[in-house]
Amino acid sequence: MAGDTCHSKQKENKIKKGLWSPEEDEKLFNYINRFGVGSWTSVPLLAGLERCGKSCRLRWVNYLRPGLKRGSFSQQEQEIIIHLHQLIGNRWAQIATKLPGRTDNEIKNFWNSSLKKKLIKQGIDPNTHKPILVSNECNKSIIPSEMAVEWQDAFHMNNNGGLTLADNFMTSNLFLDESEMGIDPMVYDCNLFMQHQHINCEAPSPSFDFSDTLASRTMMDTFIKEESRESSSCTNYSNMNHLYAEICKYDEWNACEWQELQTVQASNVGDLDTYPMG
DNA sequence: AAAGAGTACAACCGCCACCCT
DNA sequence: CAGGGTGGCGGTTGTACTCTT
Repeated sequence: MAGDTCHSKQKENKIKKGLWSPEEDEKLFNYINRFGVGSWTSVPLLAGLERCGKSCRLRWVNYLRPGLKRGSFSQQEQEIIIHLHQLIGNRWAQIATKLPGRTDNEIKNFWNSSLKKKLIKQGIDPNTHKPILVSNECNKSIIPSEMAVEWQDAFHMNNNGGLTLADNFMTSNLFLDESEMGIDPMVYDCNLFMQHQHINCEAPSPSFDFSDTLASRTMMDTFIKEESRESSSCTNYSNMNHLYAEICKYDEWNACEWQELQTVQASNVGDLDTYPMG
């Protein structure tokens, strides 16, 4: 295969594999620092490394590159990852561009080893970001019925027709993880709202008082705007609309909200000229 | 103290898109 | 246009470390 010259050469030659030694790191770091990245395939030869170019690139990008953050993900970073994953799925490289200092590999690992489990623990399907439901028309997934009752009970309608989290659920198992981590479960994640929404199999009412969702939209607005700007020169507004449509479909927003969002967006985005209507 | 299980993270593999000849 | 080279990406595996029994 064309893209696998690195791997085929590995078999032929003595190309080292496995973990990088500090000496190798030093060689690569010094070389890139001095000469920069030209062609990755020539880097190992010029830097005196018995590695393939691909391996050098990966090591540089994921570990040696200046500006990388080390250490655990902050709560804010976790939220961003969850939100972006909900929007665009396993596009780790795209997600990484919104988290300065983090690599796609790091985010992917964190998702697979930690966030995924956390969501499952909360009763959320990490693939769809929807609740793991009791058998009903919405979804055929099964969860213990008592858990579903717990989720349903966790919310009640307020006087304005808005959705409010029941006080007694502040200490329930549902929120235990977040409480333990010092996160206010009331403002943490709109997934709880989505759970309620799906359990009842109904579209969200426009009167729902759910500021967290608005925050999500703002984030999504920014994200998609940047995405459209960066993606290609032929990007136009219809692409953006398409993205929004996908996301709305994904989140099961109703048509009213979609219209409202477009109106708000049209009035807020000042540089519409940069997004010529298709 | 030792062995096994679990976890986190580094690295590899295969595929794809793009570029160049 | 075809084919090879290259870089980038996501899925998966390997390995080191930590925790539990």
